[in-house]
Amino acid sequence: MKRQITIKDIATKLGLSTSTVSRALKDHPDISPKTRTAVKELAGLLGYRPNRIALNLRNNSTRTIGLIIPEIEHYFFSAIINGIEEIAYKNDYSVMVFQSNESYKREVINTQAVLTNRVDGVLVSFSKETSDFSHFQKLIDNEIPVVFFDRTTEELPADQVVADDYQGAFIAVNHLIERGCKRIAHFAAPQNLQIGKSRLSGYHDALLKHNIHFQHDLVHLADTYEIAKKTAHDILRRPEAPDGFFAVNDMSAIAIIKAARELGKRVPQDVKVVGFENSKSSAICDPELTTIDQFGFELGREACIMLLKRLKEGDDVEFKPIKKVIKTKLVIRSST
Amino acid sequence: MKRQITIKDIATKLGLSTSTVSRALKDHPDISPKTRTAVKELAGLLGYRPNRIALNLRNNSTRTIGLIIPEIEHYFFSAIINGIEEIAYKNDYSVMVFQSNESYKREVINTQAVLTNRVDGVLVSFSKETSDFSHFQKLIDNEIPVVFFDRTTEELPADQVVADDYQGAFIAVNHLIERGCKRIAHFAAPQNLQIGKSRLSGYHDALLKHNIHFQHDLVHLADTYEIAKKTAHDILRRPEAPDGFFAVNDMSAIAIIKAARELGKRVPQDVKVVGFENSKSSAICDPELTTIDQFGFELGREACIMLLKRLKEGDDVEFKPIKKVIKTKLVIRSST
DNA sequence: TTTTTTATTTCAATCGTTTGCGGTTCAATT
DNA sequence: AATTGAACCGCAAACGATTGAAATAAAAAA
Repeated sequence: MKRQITIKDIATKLGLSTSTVSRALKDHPDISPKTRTAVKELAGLLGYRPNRIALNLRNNSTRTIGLIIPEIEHYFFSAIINGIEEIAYKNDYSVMVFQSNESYKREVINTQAVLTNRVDGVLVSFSKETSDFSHFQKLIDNEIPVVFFDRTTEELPADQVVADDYQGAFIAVNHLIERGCKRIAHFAAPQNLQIGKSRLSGYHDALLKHNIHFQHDLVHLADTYEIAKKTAHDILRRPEAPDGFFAVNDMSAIAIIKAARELGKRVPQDVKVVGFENSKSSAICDPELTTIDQFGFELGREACIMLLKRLKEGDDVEFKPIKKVIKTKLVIRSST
Repeated sequence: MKRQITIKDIATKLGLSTSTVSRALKDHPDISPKTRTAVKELAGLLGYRPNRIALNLRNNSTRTIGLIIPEIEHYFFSAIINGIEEIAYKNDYSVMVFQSNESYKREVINTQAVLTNRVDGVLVSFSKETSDFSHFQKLIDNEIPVVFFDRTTEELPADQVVADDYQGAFIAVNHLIERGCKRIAHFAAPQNLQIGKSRLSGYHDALLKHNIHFQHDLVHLADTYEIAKKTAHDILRRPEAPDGFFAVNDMSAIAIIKAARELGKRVPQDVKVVGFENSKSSAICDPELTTIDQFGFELGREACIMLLKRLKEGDDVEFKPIKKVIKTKLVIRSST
């Protein structure tokens, strides 16, 4: 590797000390205008760039934030990354990405990786498998600020940013009822995730509001395309098939539409479907999917802003976890 | 920030020098078994973790690779990241992600960012706007290995990994012809991108092979959903409307299907469509899209493997750029 | 007992930058 | 002419770990 230009190179070439060069470069008042310009000129000529690693060591900070997410391939998460990166970029931070691939084991390794990489702070949305949080506690013990987003927990003293899952589910199901649905099924996420619980309870309460009886056999764990498709097939063949579906994410919802069509049912005439995410796919599938916009981009932004605020304040103030809730919005399309 | 345990802490607590502790931790033969175990025990007890930043400074290496891509939200790119991260993870490297958002200006800033972050190597897929490559040349001048993937150029002395765009386009169009299409339109990518040229020329040559006349007015620049939809609307209303489409990516292809349906044309009976990417959306749209699998995951893997090889070999050997081509595959679904 | 060898351990420099403090130089004041 | 005080600049330590060379201790050989 070619040696980079250092402050020392400039110093020797100009017959100065490194301290003088350092100060000259940052307009310290002690330095005479003459040497200052000389230094700056030579620095520009030589293409000097301060060695970030040395600064990292000195400041004990890397201006890097770690991001631990389940899977980058999900539209929702890539939208979030987009939001995170925008804020990080504006504040001169860089983002290191680590994927858990929905594996608890891998996630634990990820937390170790962010530790060894000495990131200044961490943003986390944990895996479906995660129910023990001690690996995140370790980050907090190391005084590394952690902000959880989307998939969060109340068990740890950490900031959170979440979509208003309860509200989103409520308006989704409410919308189905208003469109005339009588039997509404819910395809849910695992109940160890808060989002799973919140959306289920939004579903539940919307039914309640309209005096519709909550039926356990209309709720199924089905948060992937494949499982949802299979489950929808089964359920739609029952004598008392549902006339409405609220799915925990868009992929699951699209699978329902597919299954319905394969069984000769028309969407939205015979079956209405609402998803959750407002992904690209929801806008291009056929019929276009009514869904809940989760504002992933904003969610990412907010999470990053929160983290940076923590980084700025340091430990002068006592820590009080903040929970930020992003409102969701119903996007009505042709599936309802 | 809480001070981390350092080697010095262990040294003073044990009445040893830092050098001894350092060597003990890495099983240097000079150290007596007694002190070695003592050191290791205390290190474990205190939860010592070597300070990566200090090592970075000393080794002048960060074990980090920079990734510059247009947009993370594209399925293709997130698949690539997936592949990259898998290889990086296995080799104990971390990945820093920078998005250009298809902006040349932002991309230039990204190259500066990877420089200041002192990454060991860089993976690049450049923006649509990019036609000047001097910012990447600067990376190479700084002896930072660069591997281009997907959107590449021959103008720079750097490794490349690309899908076999020509072949993919050829078999796509060939397939359309075999299914009986007589007038095949091509929705192309910008021609400053090599992928744009290659796919166009694959299209061209497939027509040629079947003695179909190449018509300029059947080729349009339309590589986004919105533009493709508008263009498809226009073109499908012509008296001599095409009966087949080869689109440069899946989003564009799906837009064509939509437009066709909106005009009352049936897919695949009246109009057949082939995309390029094999994205998630292509498998769930209606009708399901015939497309070319670009193997983004493998492409990412190969690019990362190539970069790591360069990092390993150092500058002992003279540099000869390598170009790796990943074969593509036709995935036949219901749109043809 | 003295010398030589071997086994352990420490010293000090290095990576690149910053910064408190001390040191020079030179002009202004008394 | 002696004193004061800006104005400028350099020394050296610090961040945490590594490593060649030197030093010390202990054991073996003479």
